[in-house]
Amino acid sequence: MANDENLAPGLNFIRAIIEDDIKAGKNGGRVHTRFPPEPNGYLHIGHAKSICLNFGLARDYQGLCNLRFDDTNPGKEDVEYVDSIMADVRWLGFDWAERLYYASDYFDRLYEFAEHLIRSGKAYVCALSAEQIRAYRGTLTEPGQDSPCRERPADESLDLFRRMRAGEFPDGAYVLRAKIDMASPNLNMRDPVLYRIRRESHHRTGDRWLIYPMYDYTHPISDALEGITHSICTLEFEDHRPFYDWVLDNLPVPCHPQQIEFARLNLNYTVMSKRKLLELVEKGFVRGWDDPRLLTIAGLRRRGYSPEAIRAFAETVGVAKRESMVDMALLEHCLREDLNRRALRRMAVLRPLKVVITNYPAGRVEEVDAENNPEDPGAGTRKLPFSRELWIEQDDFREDPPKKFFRLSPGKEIRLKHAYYIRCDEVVKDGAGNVVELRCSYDPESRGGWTKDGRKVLGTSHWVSAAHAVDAEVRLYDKLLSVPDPAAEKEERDFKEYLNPDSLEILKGCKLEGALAAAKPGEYCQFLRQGYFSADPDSTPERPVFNRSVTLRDTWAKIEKSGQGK
RNA sequence: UGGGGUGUGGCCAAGCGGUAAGGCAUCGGCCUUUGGAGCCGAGAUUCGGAGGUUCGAAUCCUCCCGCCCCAGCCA
Repeated sequence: MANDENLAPGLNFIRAIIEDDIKAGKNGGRVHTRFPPEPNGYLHIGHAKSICLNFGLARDYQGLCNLRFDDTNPGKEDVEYVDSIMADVRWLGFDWAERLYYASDYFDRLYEFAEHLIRSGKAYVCALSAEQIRAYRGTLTEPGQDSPCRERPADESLDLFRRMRAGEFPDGAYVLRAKIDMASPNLNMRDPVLYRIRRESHHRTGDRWLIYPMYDYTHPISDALEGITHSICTLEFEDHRPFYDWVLDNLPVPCHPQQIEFARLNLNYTVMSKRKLLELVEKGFVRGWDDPRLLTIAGLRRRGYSPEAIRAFAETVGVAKRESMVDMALLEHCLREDLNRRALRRMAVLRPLKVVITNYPAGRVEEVDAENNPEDPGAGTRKLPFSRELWIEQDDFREDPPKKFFRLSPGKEIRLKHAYYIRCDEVVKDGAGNVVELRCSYDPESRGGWTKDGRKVLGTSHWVSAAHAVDAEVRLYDKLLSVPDPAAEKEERDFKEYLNPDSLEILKGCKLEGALAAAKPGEYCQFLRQGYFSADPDSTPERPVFNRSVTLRDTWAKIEKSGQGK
């Protein structure tokens, strides 16, 4: 694994708890965590934070981390999701070895424990309907009322429970409930439901079960059976902790893990909830779960994010209990920081403008040396063909240059990276007045980008030899939403109304240097002066397709935007 | 008007009674064959507010205020 674990994680509050536990000899000094997704959707950057936290803790304290699927609600869950989740966790760089578990693996034991609870008078079968249970539960400020079934004798509950399992009753006829306290100020303690009847086929157990355990009942037991020491979950489960402890205190389980809650990750200009993600995918607002505009792990991967960058991000945002909204700029920074070190530099002209070097012989081709990565001399160099006709970026020429514009304009000289100085002598326009070609002259003495007289040039542009260029499609992405936080807008509107209409821009006829045609997904490169790009899975050598993962920082764009460049 | 949490610069986040780390972003400057990268520097007299304890408080106490979560047979 890369060395991002040297990032000095610092002591977040969870690490502090763990170190105290180790010092106190709790759990025999053992650290055992788990990542427990429900297989009902694709993983996103928020899950990545949890994955990095749980697996990172195990790594740093010589412990273990399990992968466990919390699959207690058939119908919502599917193998498609378990497969994608495993692939994503692996891609992120984590390994659960042989410790792959499913809550559904515990259905038999969960059932035995339920009978135990009934026998010890801690649970009863309730005949109230879902609506009645809600009514009996009371409200936030008023206590609930006992169910008429609450005092049902244990043997009667046991009999009913067995018949629930045997399929004697229709869905919803009965439910198994814990007997705790209907007047508890914590609603989760007002005789929560343990089991419900559900005639639904399960993706792993098929039709073997007709009753399914609830998350709140299943989770503590699963944790205990796996010997988990620290059960880390998100803030909304804080109120569930008393019940988590109640279950473990009332059952003969091997150990009593500690539940610890942290704040989930929020990022601006995007959506993270499964519901919204699913809606965007199903209604076709994006191309699928792996659409590069989505912060799903699959989307980030396709966008060209590296696992190293995502891990560094998870480390950098920290772990705390306060709800926060992290700036997307931090995620982008983490990608740039990783890729700057290792991405090979390549030349690619996205919006081409023809340049003809009038004093360069037609038909002549020479090769110039180009470094592959100035940050890493070990990356070596490559040869680039230079000829009379070239492509440069349209943005690199201005007929009427504003102040502080360092690039090419009539009569001005710039350097073509790694090649020669060129001067713009003439601007060729079409009938509509559009600039279609630049006639330039080059300084033969400036080969490599230096001149003997030492004269300086303000700008350096990337370029591609027209005769040698490879045509490609390049997809540019921008923020998914046009506002940082839809929930913070004055008027409450559906989040889809805040979708950024320009989140995807497809460029065709981009001109790439030859080496790029063979690029494969998962390889990272920098298009010089533009950003980091990665081949899309749609890409073929005959028809290359690239995704822009993130732009480079752009000082000129800032100057222009601030109005200084006028 | 129940319960559980949480409030430190624009965004994150350390700090746990001894006089406000760090990162991102921003703004200057240097450097530069990427207006990239790198380097240097700037910014909270102040920690939601008000009182109190103390030689000393972001840290302890009291009261107040804001924000988040909870009334699924979802997880």
